[in-house]
Amino acid sequence: MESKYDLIKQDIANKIIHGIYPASSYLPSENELCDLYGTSRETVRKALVLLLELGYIQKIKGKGSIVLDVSRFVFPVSGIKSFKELNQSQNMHSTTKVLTLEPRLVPTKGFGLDQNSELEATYIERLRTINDEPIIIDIDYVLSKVVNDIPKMAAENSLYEYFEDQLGLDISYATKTITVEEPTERQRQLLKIPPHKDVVVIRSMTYLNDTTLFQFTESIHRADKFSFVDFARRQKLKGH
Amino acid sequence: MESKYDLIKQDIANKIIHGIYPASSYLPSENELCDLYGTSRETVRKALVLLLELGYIQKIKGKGSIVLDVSRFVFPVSGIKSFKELNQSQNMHSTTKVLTLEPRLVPTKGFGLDQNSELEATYIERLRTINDEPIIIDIDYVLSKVVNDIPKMAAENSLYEYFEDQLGLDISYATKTITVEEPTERQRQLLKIPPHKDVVVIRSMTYLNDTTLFQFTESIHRADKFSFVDFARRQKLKGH
DNA sequence: CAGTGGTCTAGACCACTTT
DNA sequence: AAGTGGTCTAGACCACTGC
Repeated sequence: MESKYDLIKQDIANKIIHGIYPASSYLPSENELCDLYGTSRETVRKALVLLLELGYIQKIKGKGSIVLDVSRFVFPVSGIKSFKELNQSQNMHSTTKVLTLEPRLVPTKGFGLDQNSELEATYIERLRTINDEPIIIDIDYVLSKVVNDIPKMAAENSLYEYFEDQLGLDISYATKTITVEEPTERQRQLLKIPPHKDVVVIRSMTYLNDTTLFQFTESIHRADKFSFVDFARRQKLKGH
Repeated sequence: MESKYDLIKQDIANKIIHGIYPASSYLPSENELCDLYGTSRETVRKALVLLLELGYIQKIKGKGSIVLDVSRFVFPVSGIKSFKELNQSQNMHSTTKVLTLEPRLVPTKGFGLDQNSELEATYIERLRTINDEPIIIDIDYVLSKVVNDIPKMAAENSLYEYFEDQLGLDISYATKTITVEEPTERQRQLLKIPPHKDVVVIRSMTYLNDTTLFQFTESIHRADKFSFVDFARRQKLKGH
């Protein structure tokens, strides 16, 4: 995490965020950045590719790298982010209430598991509020094979912080699906859903760096409060 | 688009899709791939990074590159994809009916435009059906500054195909938001939405390679038919 | 024409995993 | 110790942009 290109990425990103490189202006050329950071061009280019993927810049051949207007992405639910991280990037008064924390088997259905194998896990149900309004119910199944003890404190604060900083787990990637569904009666009450209204459900399976399946998550959002913001690059697809 | 690393990426991706490199197995090592394709290691590595981002493989230091189970991603709405491309990856009977195609100004509200400037555009409204069921209404505002004539044929077939292949436009990136909203009466009728039911709205702004804003899109989905599938990698964020 | 980004090379050293 | 991926270098040639 302390590679040169990562530091260069951070430095340029900060300069963009703080307006030192304003939107619509050009970054210094790659050769100038080489001099600036005292590195080779490929290293600078690795940093720029990361900024490109994050939507910070656009590279134009023969011209340079243009700074994009990053202020649009005020509420990114893209990528894997924890509730706590989301709140820190915003400035909102939020609370987390742990409703349940107990051992349970992962339900084979619902997550599209083909196996009959019963997966032992810790079941965590949490209610999230923002500005005193209930917004999200988060349901986690954390596989006991990977983590067998979760203190209530960790669930109240941030599971990801506990897993990464305390346990040193290397959370790497996840698959997610977003659908709109009818809430259960319990969900309707907890989130104060009006009659006939649906909820947005984000189901995800999270994996560690070594491809170990690690947790199942169901995140149930009030539909009227739900917003998903994304930056996407076009992939020209070829062949098969 | 015919760079060595892109060809290597395609070749490996195809081998993964066709099971020549099965899920959970290791790819040949980077040095072996160098010999196989007759390139330097950095070139092979560029190809592998692309596969990593697409969720085809996972790299593990000291061990190798593992093939992930890519069969999960059967319905990716992630990235920028056209309806036609989506259908081709699936095998579904789909139709597109052009309801409206006429010059219009882009509505300043709705897309969060701060300007008072009135943007001239071509307005296109299309109804998408899958297996004879109405599923999506696509509304496009294509800026006249970039494209000033759109034949009805192009709208019936694929706008992206027309823009990219016929006009040679370089569509590069987009910002998207997903929300759940009450449909208009017209939308309710077209999509046959039951009373009290909402729709999913995907709004996007699409840009060309040179950062020119190019089109606004509103994609209105029947909530009960909506599904968004995504692969996401965790970003460890630092500093500010 | 000079400057820009895009691709590619051949090598180097490191950290990590396995035997 | 040998093999793996992770980082980095110093150079090369190309295609595109602008003047």
